[in-house]
Parts: sequence; structure tokens; C-alpha cells
Amino acid sequence: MELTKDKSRHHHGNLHAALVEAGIEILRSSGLDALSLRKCAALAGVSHAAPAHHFGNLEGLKWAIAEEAFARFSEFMRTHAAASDDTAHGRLLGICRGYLAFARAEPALYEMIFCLQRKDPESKRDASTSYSILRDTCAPFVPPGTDPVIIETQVWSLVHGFALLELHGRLGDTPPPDDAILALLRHIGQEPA
Amino acid sequence: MELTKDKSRHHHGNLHAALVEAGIEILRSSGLDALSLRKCAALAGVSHAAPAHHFGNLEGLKWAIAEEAFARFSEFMRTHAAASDDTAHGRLLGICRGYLAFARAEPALYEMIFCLQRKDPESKRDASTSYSILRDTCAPFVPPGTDPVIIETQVWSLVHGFALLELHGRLGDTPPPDDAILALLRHIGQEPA
DNA sequence: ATCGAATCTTTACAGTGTAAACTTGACACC
DNA sequence: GGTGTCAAGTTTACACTGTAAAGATTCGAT
Repeated sequence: MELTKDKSRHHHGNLHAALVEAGIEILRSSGLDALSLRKCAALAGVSHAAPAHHFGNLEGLKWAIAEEAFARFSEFMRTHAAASDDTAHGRLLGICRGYLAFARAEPALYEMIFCLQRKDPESKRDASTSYSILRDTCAPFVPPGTDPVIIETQVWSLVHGFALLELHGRLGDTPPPDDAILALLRHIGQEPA
Repeated sequence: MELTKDKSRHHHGNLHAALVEAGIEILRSSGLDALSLRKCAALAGVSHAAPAHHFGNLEGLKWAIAEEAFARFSEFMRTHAAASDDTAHGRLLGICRGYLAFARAEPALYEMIFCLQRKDPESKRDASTSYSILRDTCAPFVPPGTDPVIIETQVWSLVHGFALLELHGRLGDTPPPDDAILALLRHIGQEPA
């Protein structure tokens, strides 16, 4: 317990980051259900009501954790894309494999960032850098005259659905291999608008 | 409050069903986070510890609710399939539209039944009748020599991912229309195994 | 040096799941 | 009829949660 705290000082100095890191630690070791304001506070060596001053409520903390998690998620996709063929299809498969790899490497983080209910419709779809990666990678497949969002949503839906079904145990003990599912993307952008 | 209970009798007579119905009522009116053993018990007019004798714990109650919800879900898909063209593609589009319609009509029910973590890998993929519908509808598109599970998982993943992304507000305030996303299914079963 | 504001603690309360012991009622059996 | 057994609910209790309110501490600008 007690990641970073000099009990003598009243002010922590960097509590925001410490609480986020504590939250990620708890998510990793004990899963999403175990995440609580009080446990994060304890792990950061701080009183149980301290997080409220930084994040307001539990959902605020979750969004703060999600911000950090999204950064790691984007990095995951980028490195996997770099490890694939340097073609449009190769890059598309690469980010999809990175997406699935992250979901398996950090299931609790993945579930948290994507199952959080977004309240503000203001925060546009393309605000995050992870969505920019998706958009850029999908761009070569968008037929002229069709909304790019359609292609992007098709890809995202397929991969997201597959990740969650597997994560929640709906695909049995031997899910189909990734590339068999992703093979559907060979035909992306070929349908009439 | 108090759906069905004759306070005089000690034995309820049909508490199992009453608690499930209470749970569905709470899910509809207040969402997944509001579901609790104690609220279900109160709504059924029974002491707060009574549900434990029927379901063990909260997850047990959720699975019991899910069983009922799955029945309604299957019915939803069946009626939507009947309203579509009587071709293989028509039926496939039909059950997908039914899937999405259910997710929007009963968001809390939908999220509950599909975000419940399945513990036992024993409960096979095709145990439920809703999966049978999927399997039967996908059968005409399975190329000879390929595992039907691949086609089924492709369809399910696409629709499931789309439903959840929309439900969680990740597609902004104007998501793409259903048929634009489902257009990807025109090419189902056409990729090499 | 002082005052204000930010930061953290303490205290308090309602709601939650869950375990244990107890009470009530139904039902078979002699 | 009396009785024992057992399932179904109730009561009580406890640990844990989020969250609000008020107090204590420290930083920083003036």
C-alpha cells in the first residue's frame, strides 16, 4: 500500500496523478468492480475524502483514469500498426490487432474507458487522438461521395464488438482467431453508399 | 411500490418471479446502476435479505433477470426478421435490425445481459435460443470448409459493437444509420478462410 | 507578515451486499 | 391429532461504499 506520500506534509503535491496511478494499479490487480474512491485514496496514502476535491465524484475519477488509459491505448495501436505491412490494408489490420491486443493486455482498463457513459455530446467523436488514428487509417478506404464516418464506424464496431464479446466470455473457451474475424475488412469500402 | 405481496402470509408463493419482474421494472425506470437486491426486495414487498435465498447474491439475481430478458430479446429479433424480405440476406438484415431495436428499446436490459461476465465456459455459445437464431440465419452464408462460428462471430461482433458504441455515446449525437453499417454484411462469407 | 484560497482531514450519514441466527409456515409421517 | 423436518422470510449485524459539510493545514501572492 501507500504508493507515494510523505505523511508529514499536509499537501501531497501531485495527488491528481497519484490517484490516477493508484486507480490504474487497482484496475490491473483487482478489476473494474474493485475500483473505489476510498481504495484509491488509501493506496495514495491520503484520506478517503481527498479524491472528491480533485475529481468531484467517482465518475470524475474514472474519466481522469480514462484520459491516461487512452494515451496508452493509442500508443498500443500505433506500435502494432508499425509492425504490420506498410500498405493501407496492412495498417488497418495493424491498428485492429493493436486494439484487440490492448483489450486483452489491459481488460479492466479497456472496459472502463469504453463502457463509461459519455454525458456531453459536445466531446466530438474525433476529439481523441485514438480516433484520429482510426480516421487516418480508414481514409484510403472511403469511396468518393460517402461519409467517412460510416467506414470508421464499421471498422470500430466490428473490432469493439469482438473484443467485448470475448472479454465477457460469450465466445466460449476457444474464440475464433483475430484474423478470421478481421478478414471481413477485406471488403471495407466496397459496398454502395 | 409493492408489486405483489400479501403482507399477512409469510410465504410469498412466487417470490422468484416477483423479484425478477421487480428487477426489470427498476432497470427500465432507473437504469443498470440503480439495480440492487434491496430495491428489488422492497418492490416485491419482502425483506431485504429475502433475495439471497433465491439467487445467492446480486450476480445470481442478474443472471435470473437475464434469462427472462433473453426470451424477450429473442422474440424481438424474430418479429423483426419476419418483417424483412424473405431471402437469406433479408433475414440476416432483419435479425440485425431487431438486435439494434432491442438495444435501443431496452438499453438497461441489453447492457445487463451482455455485460454480465460469464464465469462458466461450460455454458456453450449455442446454448441460448437467441444464438440459435443467429446461427440459423448465418448458415446460408457459410462457405464450404469454413467454421460457421467465424461468420456468426463476424455478424454478432459488428452489430454488438455498433449497439454498444451508440449506447455509450461514442458515436456523437448523430450516429450513422443502421443500414449504412449493416451494408458491410453484403460481403459476408465472401472472404477466403 | 498577513490574508485568502487551495488542499487535505475529520466527521457524519445513507445506501449497499452479505452472513448468521431466528421465526414462521407447509407438509409428510406415524 | 401431534410432531419433526425443512424450505421460505425476517431480523440483526457488519463492513464497505459514495458523498456532503465543516474544520485544519499549507501555499502563495500581496
